[in-house]
Amino acid sequence: MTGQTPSMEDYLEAVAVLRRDGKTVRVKEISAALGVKMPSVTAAVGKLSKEGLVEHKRYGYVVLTAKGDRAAREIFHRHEVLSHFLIDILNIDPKTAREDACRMEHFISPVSLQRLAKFVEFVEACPQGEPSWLRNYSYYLEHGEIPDSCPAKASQQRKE
Amino acid sequence: MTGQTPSMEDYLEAVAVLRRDGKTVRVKEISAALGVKMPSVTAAVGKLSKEGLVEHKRYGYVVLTAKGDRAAREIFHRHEVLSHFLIDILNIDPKTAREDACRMEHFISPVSLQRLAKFVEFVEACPQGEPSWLRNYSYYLEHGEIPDSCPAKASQQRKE
DNA sequence: GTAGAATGTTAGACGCGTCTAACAATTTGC
DNA sequence: GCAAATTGTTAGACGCGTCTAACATTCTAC
Repeated sequence: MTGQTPSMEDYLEAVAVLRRDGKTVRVKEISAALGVKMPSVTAAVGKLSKEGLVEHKRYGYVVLTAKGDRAAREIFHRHEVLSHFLIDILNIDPKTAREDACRMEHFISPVSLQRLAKFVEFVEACPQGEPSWLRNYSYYLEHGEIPDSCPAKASQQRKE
Repeated sequence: MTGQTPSMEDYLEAVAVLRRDGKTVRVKEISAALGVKMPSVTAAVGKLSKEGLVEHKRYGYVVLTAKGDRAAREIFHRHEVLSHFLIDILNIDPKTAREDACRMEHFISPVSLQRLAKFVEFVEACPQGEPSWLRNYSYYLEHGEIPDSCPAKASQQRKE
């Protein structure tokens, strides 16, 4: 939790991401990245600056302070965990997944986030044999039926 | 997607839930349920009424129209899927889970929601043997170690 | 059946985040 | 080194959702 509004979190994250991608970080880039007009960026940056999260000299670049960087990392981490889960576990197309992550990242609690991260870790560390459990899920998604290789299904079939 | 703002969705959902729980649905109850003051409810109900989602006679009860009921069910469904996942799969305490669901329900896309529902269904239909896969996850949560009964861990140990 | 309590509404303010229009500074290219 | 293009800021408006204070209606209990 950063203590920021969803909107301010988006600005922080955008600055961090632009920076990471080697782009110069100016009002115009942020504006383009977030799909808002420049005056909105000016206002937001002003607010973040007042809170000591960014530095911004008039007409110049926008730079995260140490504090701002910590906040941005935290936000980005939420984004990563969520989109990782959506893409790699739920099998959602990356574009939709990232959009969903972008919105939900502002509302997930620390506890849930941490659990979700652990969950992803666990699933990937323990795919449970072959065909892996996750592949069985994909099968289920496509065919709407629990695959035969699932133990529960197999024992059910024995009874039939 | 209901075409409503998060806030309006909360009002719709509250009306539906109060109704379901057999409580009378008046401004005061909605106000208490959502933790907002009564004038906020009056305003919100007025708006929903103008859109044909509720009926509200001045100083009287608030009732969902057929259209409002459909919307409310959809919202509630999102809530259910999310909290079911958080509680029964991720093992998050019900209170936190419901709070998270309450906030995230407004932002998850139809695709992700449907996948999440399928996922929960699948996990519950196919728990993968004993100790079940989900119990292994709980073990991992508690001890931070992949349990020995996980195939991946077992084969890794053979190598050691 | 009326006084007081409970409930509901109206009016008006505020914070937030966005926008457009107008103006200002900076950069670019000749 | 100046004109034009680009980028940035300021001023002011608006929609949304909330609030408080004041007023209105309805209900309750005697």
